[in-house]
Amino acid sequence: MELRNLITFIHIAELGSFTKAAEQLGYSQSTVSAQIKQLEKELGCLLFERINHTVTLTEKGRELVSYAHKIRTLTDDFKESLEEEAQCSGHIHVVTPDSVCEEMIHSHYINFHKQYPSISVKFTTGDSGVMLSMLDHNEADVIITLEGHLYNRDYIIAKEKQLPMHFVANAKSRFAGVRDLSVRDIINEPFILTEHGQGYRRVFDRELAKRSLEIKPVLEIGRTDIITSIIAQSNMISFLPDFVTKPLIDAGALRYLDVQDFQIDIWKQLIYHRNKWISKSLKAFIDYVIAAEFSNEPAY
Amino acid sequence: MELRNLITFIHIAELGSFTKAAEQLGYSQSTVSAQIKQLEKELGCLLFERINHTVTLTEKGRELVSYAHKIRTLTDDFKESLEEEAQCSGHIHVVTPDSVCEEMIHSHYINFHKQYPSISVKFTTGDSGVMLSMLDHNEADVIITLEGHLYNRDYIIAKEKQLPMHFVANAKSRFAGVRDLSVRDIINEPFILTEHGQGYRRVFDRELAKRSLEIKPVLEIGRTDIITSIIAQSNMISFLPDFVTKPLIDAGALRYLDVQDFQIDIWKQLIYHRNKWISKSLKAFIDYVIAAEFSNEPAY
DNA sequence: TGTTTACCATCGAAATTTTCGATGTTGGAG
DNA sequence: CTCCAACATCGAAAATTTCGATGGTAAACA
Repeated sequence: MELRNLITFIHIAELGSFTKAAEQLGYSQSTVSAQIKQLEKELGCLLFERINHTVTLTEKGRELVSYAHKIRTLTDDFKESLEEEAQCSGHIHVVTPDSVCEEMIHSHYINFHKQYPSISVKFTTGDSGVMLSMLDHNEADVIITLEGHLYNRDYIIAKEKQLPMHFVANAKSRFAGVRDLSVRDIINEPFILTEHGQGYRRVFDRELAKRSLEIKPVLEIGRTDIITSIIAQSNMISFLPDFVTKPLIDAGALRYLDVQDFQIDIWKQLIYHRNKWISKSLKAFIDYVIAAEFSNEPAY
Repeated sequence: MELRNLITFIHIAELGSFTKAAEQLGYSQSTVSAQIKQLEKELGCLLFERINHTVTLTEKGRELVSYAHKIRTLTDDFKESLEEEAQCSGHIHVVTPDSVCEEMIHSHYINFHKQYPSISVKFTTGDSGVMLSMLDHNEADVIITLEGHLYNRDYIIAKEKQLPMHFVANAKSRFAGVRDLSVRDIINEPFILTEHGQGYRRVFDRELAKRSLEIKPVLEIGRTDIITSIIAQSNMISFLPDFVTKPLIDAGALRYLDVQDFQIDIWKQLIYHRNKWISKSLKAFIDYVIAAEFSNEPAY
């Protein structure tokens, strides 16, 4: 029982004529005959009585009419619902590092929700390895990495932006305000860093290794808000992107250290999988994040 | 969008695998791929995301699942409803002469209704010409004729029965009890007959014509119950089948006339059109009528 | 680390189905 | 009595569906 035949059946039932249905549907009359014959064969019962020059629905045919109408209505409804997805409903799963998640929710998510109230967003945090694996398993729709510059032909980078990073310490630190430090000057200070797997921690360690240096932090913790608040109360040093430290820098609690021989590239990248189907809602989300998170003028 | 593809789609959605769906449905895997590809092309959107080795429903795919389920349920329901028509519901249109209609409703219809309460029957009356034309236009499902013996390869005679007919008069008539009358003896008496178009009136006239005779009735009326009641109160004579006159004969109000040279064939025939689809309910009705109306032992 | 396995996409050929035009049949209209 | 309208039927052509083979890729395994 195929939809094509049911549609033809409906037309015949409405018009009371094979010939007219054929004209209306752009079939030849013999095709319509064959279609109904096939339906009747499949269902094992006569749908129309052909007596002399008129076709009349049988009891079972009359019953089929109501079912066929319902079926057609359903398919029509579905096709309509495809069109009117302009209103953008859907679910989106975005995975980011802890710091980005916090910043996004505080600064941008509320506005996004106001603009697209029927899109539900799930935020998850993870380090770069986890995030990329989630992309590969289609467990995340988009991710935002804070890492060295990633490239892989399976991924599409929707937007990327280089982030300034600085060594940062308490404003009262003995390094605060000192001009032209070398990384070697501070290497033995007590460091507080994010965990090993975290994006910029990996970049940081890699760059140190290039210089045959190593830093053993006294504390490792993923939450950058905790890191900054600890630095504000101690003599510890960290290495963090500006957007994390800016509030406390502006408040005068922290200061950048003027280390000239350790400038490294850290990238913020918005990535999705090459095979990902970009629904309207996902596109709306991506566009919003690009405007909000990747603009040159930061939101804070 | 064909049902076949929707079924495949449902299976994939349930199993989460093209390959497993192919096995379950007896398709090759490439067929399943092609079917989904076709659906996606028709609908203009991706239904499954294929990322690495897993297929995942897209937003629109998830929506289609619910529609597809509803559609499958509808078709299943319909096919079931075809089976369970054992309970015999339906509409039947039967057309008979006035006399038969009256007799059927009084004697048999109540029982039939008890046995098949969900079958609705429409009784209409008409003369033979009308009835046959209604068969030809599929306006009647079955007819019962009282006529000469009809035969036509377009009609199927479900059952037939020869009916005894007699001249009948008031029990006090001067012909009552007279042995071995000739039709010529009574030809000038006042006759009351059914109208010209009516079945046995036609046969009657034809037979008279064969003998170069003619009867001009003083009254023509279709309702045989009225005819018998008038005879019971007058000296009129009629020519009627036994089943019409039996009650008043038994009651002693009427008597058959012993006319030996006018024995004619009248047939009661249950007829439907050759192309008629005999639904279960129609078959039940026909069987019932055959048992009730065509048995050798009349119901009265 | 290399091999095997599982999974889906793609391709061309084969099988099947659909469609069409021509023709047949029948009843009704003129 | 002929013509017309309507559906059935038939064979051929066209389109679609299906399959098996092949390819690429990631995961599982050894």
